[in-house]
Amino acid sequence: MKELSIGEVAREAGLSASALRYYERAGLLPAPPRRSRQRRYTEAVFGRISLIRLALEAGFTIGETRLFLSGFSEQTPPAARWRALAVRKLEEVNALMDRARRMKLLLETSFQCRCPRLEDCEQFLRAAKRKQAASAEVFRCG
Amino acid sequence: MKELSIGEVAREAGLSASALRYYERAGLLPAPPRRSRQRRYTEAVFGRISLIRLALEAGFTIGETRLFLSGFSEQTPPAARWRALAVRKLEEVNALMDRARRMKLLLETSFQCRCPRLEDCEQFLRAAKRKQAASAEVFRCG
DNA sequence: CTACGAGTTAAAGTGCACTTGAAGTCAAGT
DNA sequence: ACTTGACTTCAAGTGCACTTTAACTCGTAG
Repeated sequence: MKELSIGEVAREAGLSASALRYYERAGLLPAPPRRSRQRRYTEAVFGRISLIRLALEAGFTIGETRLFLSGFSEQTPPAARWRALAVRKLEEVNALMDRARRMKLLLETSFQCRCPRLEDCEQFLRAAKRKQAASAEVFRCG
Repeated sequence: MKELSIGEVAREAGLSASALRYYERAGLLPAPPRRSRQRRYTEAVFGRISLIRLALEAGFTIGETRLFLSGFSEQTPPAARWRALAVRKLEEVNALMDRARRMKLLLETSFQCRCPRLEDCEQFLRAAKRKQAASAEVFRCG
């Protein structure tokens, strides 16, 4: 199996070497074996990295992402904590989607709107104030 | 028309007084008239605040939000810059929605998944890798 | 042997969106 | 007169996710 240096992994994964070291210190990436002090990765690291990026880009903090990863790669000890996190996070993600939807609507209607002040635009405020629509969705356990 | 102190506005709008002062310094909120050095707001401020929150929560920076607001409350001088920002931001919002959708899928499938390591879960990776679906949407100009 | 490029560490720095702290002002209540 | 509480300013602090810097260790090429 091919061994990769941190630079190669960084280039291929599209992030910096310092970020990889940071993830390792933060407990998101396992510490790989060393060839004379230098990290040697296998291609398996890319799966892990996509997982990390996916979580971070969706708004997970580093700590939450660590918990998220540990919720699977270990047997089941932090499963309860992870489960609780997942429920909370799903709500947050729903809220995020809702905000994004409203913002999209906002940007689109703003191009049609000819009101002097956006705060007074009826059409716009109707769009903006439609809150908590998606957040009300029920989360189904197990 | 009723005059409101910064504390009342903060309480009603659900954010802190310091944040309101910060928004004012940052040029997001107009400096209100003072009654013996203290800010006196009218209820009109709430519309402005929702607008600011909406933009910030959707991922606008302070600077972008200022531009966003100025794109409407002024005649039309920064319209071109605002328009450019809006186009770019719409793409970002689409990407954000897409990430949120993937994350939601991730959280939901993770509850069904019984794989030892999530990186190896076929069902999950299929869900996670479905990228750029929403981002491809065409933005229609004015 | 020397120089180079890529890697290593720990510690300090960055940018954003606020928050907190210190020191002061002001109107109203006792 | 004095205290209380909400306000004021300015400067410094916070937390997050990294990045940058300084001083270093390697393996390889000339």
